[in-house]
Amino acid sequence: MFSKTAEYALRATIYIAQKSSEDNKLGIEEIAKSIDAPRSFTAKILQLLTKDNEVISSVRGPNGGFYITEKAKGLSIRTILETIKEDDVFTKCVLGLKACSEAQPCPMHFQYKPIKQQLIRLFETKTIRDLAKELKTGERFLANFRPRKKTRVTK
Amino acid sequence: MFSKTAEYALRATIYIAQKSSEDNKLGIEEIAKSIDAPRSFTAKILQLLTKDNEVISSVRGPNGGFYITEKAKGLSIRTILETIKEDDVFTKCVLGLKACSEAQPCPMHFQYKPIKQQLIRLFETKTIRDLAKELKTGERFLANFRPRKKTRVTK
DNA sequence: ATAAATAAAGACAATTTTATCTTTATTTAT
DNA sequence: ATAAATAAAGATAAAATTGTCTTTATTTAT
Ligand code: FES
Ligand code: FES
Repeated sequence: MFSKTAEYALRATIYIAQKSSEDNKLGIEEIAKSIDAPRSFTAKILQLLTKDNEVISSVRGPNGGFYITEKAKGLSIRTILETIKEDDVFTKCVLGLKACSEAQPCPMHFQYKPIKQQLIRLFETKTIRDLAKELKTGERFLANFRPRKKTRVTK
Repeated sequence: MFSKTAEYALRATIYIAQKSSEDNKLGIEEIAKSIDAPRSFTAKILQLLTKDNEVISSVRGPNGGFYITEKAKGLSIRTILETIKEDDVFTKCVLGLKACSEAQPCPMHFQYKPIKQQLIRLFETKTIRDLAKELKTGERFLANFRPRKKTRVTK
């Protein structure tokens, strides 16, 4: 569905939203590890999202790092995707026609359309804050669980 | 949503299903042109689908070409996607976790799940024949329409 | 002022996807 | 049998995506 860039962007944003605040900024090291993504690549992606501090905010120097404002937490998932130019799902045809339109529909169009609308609705209505809250329940994951060989039993 | 490979595979298959028969086989040239895809790349993709004549059938030599049997027209879109190993949409997590599972759901999982199920249902129930029929109505497209500069008006 | 900590920027590299070109094998018609 | 037409196979190349490394700029603490 999404590129690696988009996946890391979403996971990182949700992680930052859940864990950070203006006076508890997170370093790239911690973020990348927590979402199980390559460090430098994640840094590059965050650079896109920190442009003008629009989605994610950052400051350099000691005690610097990434955080996200309460205001930005109200942004939709769609906003994140658009910021990183991953908006295919909103515009493209499922069979790859340049545009998805009723004027020149592909053979799947009318069956796909209602599903696409739900996807759009989902990404438009869900905010960063919503997803961070889900994560906070502790029963949601942003990285692959590494199962232990055995359950450690202490005597 | 899908790779170029998948898009071309689907468009080509639908085109072949609508236009060909066992005694009216189609050449790669015509197919590629009709679906607006690169010729040699399309040929490569058709090689995947003609493996064992499972989805698409082919014969070489004069009057050779590609066609699809009535039986194969009953195959689902999912079968095409699986044949070319494009089955992410059926298995992967929307945020990129290795697996989409209730055991370790991502923060979008429970919202995305019902939509995903509709996608799966769509690709599983729609057959090649269904889509070929849609195309036959003449009001569906497999290539981008090239608009004319002006509407030609004959006196 | 200086040093240290941090993200930003930029250059580079590896991998995957997309695309093309050439050669080979198969089939048909003559 | 031969030639022609076609897809299959294989080699290569271009482009895009993913990933890494090095240098620079900024901020803070001393
Ligand atoms: S035209 Fe293909 S999905 Fe709308
Ligand atoms: S776990 Fe992410 S969509 Fe199911």
